[in-house]
Amino acid sequence: MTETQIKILEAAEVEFADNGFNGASIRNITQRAGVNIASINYHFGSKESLFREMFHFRFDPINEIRLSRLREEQELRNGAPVPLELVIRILVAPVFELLLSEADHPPPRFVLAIARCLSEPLELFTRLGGEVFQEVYETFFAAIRDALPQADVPQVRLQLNFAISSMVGMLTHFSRIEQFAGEPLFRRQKDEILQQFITFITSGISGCVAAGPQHEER
Amino acid sequence: MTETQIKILEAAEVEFADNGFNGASIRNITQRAGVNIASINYHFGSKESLFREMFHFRFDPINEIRLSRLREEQELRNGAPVPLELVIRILVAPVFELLLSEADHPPPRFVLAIARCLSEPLELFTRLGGEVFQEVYETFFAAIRDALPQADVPQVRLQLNFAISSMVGMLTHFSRIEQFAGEPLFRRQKDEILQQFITFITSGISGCVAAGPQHEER
DNA sequence: GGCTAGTTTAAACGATCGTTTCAAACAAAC
DNA sequence: GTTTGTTTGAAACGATCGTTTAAACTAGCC
Repeated sequence: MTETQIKILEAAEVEFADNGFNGASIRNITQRAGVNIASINYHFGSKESLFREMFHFRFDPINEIRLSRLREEQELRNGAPVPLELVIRILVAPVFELLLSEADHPPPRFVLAIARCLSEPLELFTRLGGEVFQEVYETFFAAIRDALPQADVPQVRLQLNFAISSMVGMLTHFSRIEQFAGEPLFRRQKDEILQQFITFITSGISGCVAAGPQHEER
Repeated sequence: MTETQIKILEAAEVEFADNGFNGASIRNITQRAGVNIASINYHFGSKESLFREMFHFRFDPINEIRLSRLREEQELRNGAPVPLELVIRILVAPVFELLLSEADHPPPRFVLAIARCLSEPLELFTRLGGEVFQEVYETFFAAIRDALPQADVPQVRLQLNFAISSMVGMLTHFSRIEQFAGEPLFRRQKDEILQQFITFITSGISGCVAAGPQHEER
């Protein structure tokens, strides 16, 4: 990884986070990075490939942390299910911790960049999401199912879908919705917001399971 | 509202839903609507104004339904708080019912269009969101606070933020995350998904409140 | 030094974007 | 039937997009 490539990747994160994928321009990225406009196509092939590279470069490590932390907890318990709240924490925390970093160094933008761009309905992101998140999705689906033996399987699928949607929605919209409040919510203790969100998701899922599968009783 | 304007609005919904705001092009919209390319600037002024028009045209009625339903329930109770789950239902249902319409007529695309475009970090959408949703935000914030007298105020703000983020995230990402599952989740009874999501949000909020404000005990 | 492989540069490519122009076509009112 | 104001049509505007080209530069190695 050359110095130029790193400068491009860093500039790309900011540009994608600020403007989305379609809104980001090669010229802005290269200008911000202080490199020639042709560098992106020379080093990465295309705008799409640049994004793909950034995506993998940043999220593959995060997903490995999630998978290995979950595996640790599972081995610690010798097959007994990991409690739901802990599963959710392992899924959510690695991403949110990056966003809620301390005031003295600004949060990395790539989480924002990726959450934003994933909202754009390009076919690229459907493929990329599969490449990067499929394994995490299936592993955590199994873990949640194990943690909730009384829930039926399609219901767990639905709950996981709620949880992931909420997570991406949070990353994308928190700061904007925050403005409705008139007062900053993000200034609160970072651990507190994270804990609240984990409680929110955990309670949401277990509340649904307690209410039972709706398709039988209605 | 002339016939041309309506044709443009309908075509715009599809185009914005499929491609996002930046990805949508005036030429595609006018071609789809079967009108001249200059019509949009003649009738609406600009691409931004067209979107603004569509936004208000579609969401103002939805928000009025939300506000009037909530007011009904409040008057029915003579000042006693409306239960949390009902507040959430009134907030969520008017939007989701539109998405989960029956198979014989396809769901209106504008909900998707707006959810998608709101994810794009253009300053336009910050302003538009304020114009359209501020009143709903404050009214439902007050209703949730009334329903949860034991919760402290900043915590309720946070919970509402979670709820709204989850809602927009659901609209934007459900179909894509659904693909991870390998089986369609949206085919389930529409009432069931809606009910599950309402339960999810309601349980999430009340679970957080039961756990108490985190900033005091840590 | 000369050669090579890798990298950077400035300029241009074709395509598409949102918007504007202005004359022709139209409608309704007198 | 003429006039007046509104709506369309085809064409063009300037700008910007992602990408490509070919020449210039920069090591490292014989």
